[in-house]
Amino acid sequence: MSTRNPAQLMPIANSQRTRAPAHLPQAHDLAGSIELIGAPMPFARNSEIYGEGEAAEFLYKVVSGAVRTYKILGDGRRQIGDFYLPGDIFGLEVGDEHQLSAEAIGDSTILVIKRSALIALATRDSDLARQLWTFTARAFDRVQNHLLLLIRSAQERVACFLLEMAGRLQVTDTMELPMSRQDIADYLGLTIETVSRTLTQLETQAAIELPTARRVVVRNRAVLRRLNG
Amino acid sequence: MSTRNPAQLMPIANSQRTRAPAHLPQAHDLAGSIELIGAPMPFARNSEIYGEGEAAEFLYKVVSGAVRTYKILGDGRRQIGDFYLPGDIFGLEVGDEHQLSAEAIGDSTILVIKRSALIALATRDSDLARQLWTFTARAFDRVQNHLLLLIRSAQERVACFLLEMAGRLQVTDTMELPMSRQDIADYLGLTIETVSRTLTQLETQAAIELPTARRVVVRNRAVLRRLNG
DNA sequence: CGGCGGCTTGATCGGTCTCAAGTACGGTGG
DNA sequence: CCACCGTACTTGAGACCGATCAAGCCGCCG
Repeated sequence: MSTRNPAQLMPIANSQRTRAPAHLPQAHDLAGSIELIGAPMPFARNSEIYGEGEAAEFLYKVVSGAVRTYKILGDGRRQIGDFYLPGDIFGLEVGDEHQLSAEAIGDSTILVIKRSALIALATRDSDLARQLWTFTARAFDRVQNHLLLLIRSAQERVACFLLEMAGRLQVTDTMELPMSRQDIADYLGLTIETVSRTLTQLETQAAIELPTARRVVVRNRAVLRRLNG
Repeated sequence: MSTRNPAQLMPIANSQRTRAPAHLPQAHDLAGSIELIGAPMPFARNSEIYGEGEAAEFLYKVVSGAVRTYKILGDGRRQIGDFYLPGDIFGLEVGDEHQLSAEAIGDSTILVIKRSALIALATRDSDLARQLWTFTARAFDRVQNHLLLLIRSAQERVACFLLEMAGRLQVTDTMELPMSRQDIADYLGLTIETVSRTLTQLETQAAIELPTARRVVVRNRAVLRRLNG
């Protein structure tokens, strides 16, 4: 209920063909193959797309909206694995089971593709096989960078997160974050309070502005970048 | 612990002295191909095997000794990506550059394999192609588990590390750790002092014994396991 | 206008880091 | 075999950062 429509300010550009930026979760040619055999499906805010341990029958491409993948830990905490924005592909497993769960963050449209078709194709098409491999390798690089984030200070984590989101949303300065503070916290391994405080600090340092809670204006990239490694 | 046995579904060709357990970084059939075309090389303690950013001309299989991969961060800290024990394969990149550096922890013998040969072979052999993909996927799962470790308490991290090493060294109770406290600290995102103190605590709690600094006797697995999620 | 969910802010607590000694161990040379 | 050394490890005291607990605020919608 009461969702502000989270997708509206995103530079969606593409309803059809991959016009997405060349950021990591994207495998360009793969995306091409996918659009040929995928079917678009609507998912409501916070609805599950798949669950951890379920058979990985499909893979997915975000058309509009945004998606989070996550695990629930033994103590009840949630760790977000990644966020996916329009153009991004997710849910491709090498094994038979999904390793994480996936949910729509806001109301979203997702292209759903049968995995078996793609895998079968890959045994005949060595080029496609290589693309699948490359896709997994990119996911690997992403999770490795994510890991490197978790050993840094709260300011560094948040600054890095903002820069990454700015890059992926391909904005010059102003962006509308699709995810809540809690989502950001669970991605960065912090509490919601620490994320909130840190954003306030960054605003105080004139690195960013926060006209609304979800809208972020990047004022001084150098300050943010200084917090990277 | 995370390990489902990764090798069992694969047709195994490998007759050689792979005495290693079937833990994650290992791809058995891949290993078979490798032993055919690889050449053993000695590396002295703390010597570099390859550096971050270098051309990924080779991949490697540990024959004896142990290896660490790592990155040096902007502030000078070191994050260890993974440890590799006899039987483990490492250094296989999808792209052209190594993403991390690799060093021998102690004096080691490493099998060195030309990557180009393997890649070329994979374009003709869809089975090998799938094995390469599977190998990368396992590395992905490993780094994801590593990431989940970093959001937990020091005790949980150390306990989990010990259980994993015990599994990989296939010991029932007593093991000799190949790596220093500093290595463990840099793997777990802790300081050397915290690792040391935590081991002492675990000993006090009768979960382990430390006859020497590097030798660990697992006394009470339940206590260690309780610290997992 | 009232209520609710998401966000911010404040005060305190606790775990890990930092800085600083102290100790055990393995290797080397006498 | 022992004395010595350097390296690796342990232990202690105090500081600091982020978590926790607890209000309060804002925007949105009925």
